[in-house]
Amino acid sequence: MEQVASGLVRLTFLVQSVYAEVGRGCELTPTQAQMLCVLREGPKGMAELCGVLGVERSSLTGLVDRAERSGLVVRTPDPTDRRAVKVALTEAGDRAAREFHEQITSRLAALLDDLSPTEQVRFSRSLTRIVTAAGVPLAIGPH
Amino acid sequence: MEQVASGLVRLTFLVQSVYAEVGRGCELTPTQAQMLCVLREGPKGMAELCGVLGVERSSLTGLVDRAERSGLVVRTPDPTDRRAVKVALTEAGDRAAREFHEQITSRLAALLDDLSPTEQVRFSRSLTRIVTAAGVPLAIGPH
DNA sequence: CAAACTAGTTCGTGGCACGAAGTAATGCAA
DNA sequence: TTGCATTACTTCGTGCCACGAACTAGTTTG
Repeated sequence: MEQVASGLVRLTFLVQSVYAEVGRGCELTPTQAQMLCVLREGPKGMAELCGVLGVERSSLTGLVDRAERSGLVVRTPDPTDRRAVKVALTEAGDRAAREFHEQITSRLAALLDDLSPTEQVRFSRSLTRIVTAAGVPLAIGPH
Repeated sequence: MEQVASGLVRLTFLVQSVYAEVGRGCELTPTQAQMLCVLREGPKGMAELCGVLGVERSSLTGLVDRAERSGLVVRTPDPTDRRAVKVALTEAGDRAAREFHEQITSRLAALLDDLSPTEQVRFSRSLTRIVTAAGVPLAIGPH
């Protein structure tokens, strides 16, 4: 139990540091990277984005502000609801998201290099089981 | 590859959220909790602590300041080097660290509940392999 | 139509991180 | 021993991120 917990915490630090490092390479903060990855699915309203990112509305405003200032996203008015906005990737944002996604995917997969192919598959499967059982949203979406 | 990366990121979010939640219950920020756990091994100098926590000195100063203000740690002068200080847990800090450690250990171990005993062992072993291969420090130390 | 609700923003606060620059003690070398 | 580089830590300025409370404006509902 002790073992597992320690391993999980250490793995988390490891993943976080890789995440941050790849982010820096793409000129993205970790939170920005996460947001851009989510937005690759398509434009989202602020509230919707809050849900996926697990963040309060007031936090998201600043997040989007900064990303917008950096030219990564744009706020467009929602034609069906004049209160609402849709946040969408710009060309540059899409490029950054694509690059980040590609790199993070390969860097993280490389962490399993020391495992045998069988172990890799088993590990990956267990991973999926654990996170789906706990109901964690995707965040680094496929595609 | 895609699968693995996504799983790792999601697991990381999951662990982080459990970590934060348990921390809140002990009135600790995640960073504080991490520091306290490290200090359970014994008093440490600032520089040494930086190394383990992976943080710059200037960041650590504030971290220790806040923890000291909360009565969790104390700075004591190092008798052998008048420039240096040792950061040590107070009674309250030790209590908090112990409580946090106990809870995080069981909460994280519980994440594997959906796996069969065999899978749990395999997963745990792979976990250890991955983090040791990557040279991640302990952070949530045994004992 | 008024009241209740929803979408987002603003504001104030605080934690955390960084790098650059500063202070003070130490150690080494001439 | 004197003097200079090194080390240990702090301070300062900046920026990101998070939160809750309070606000504006538009939408829905009774």
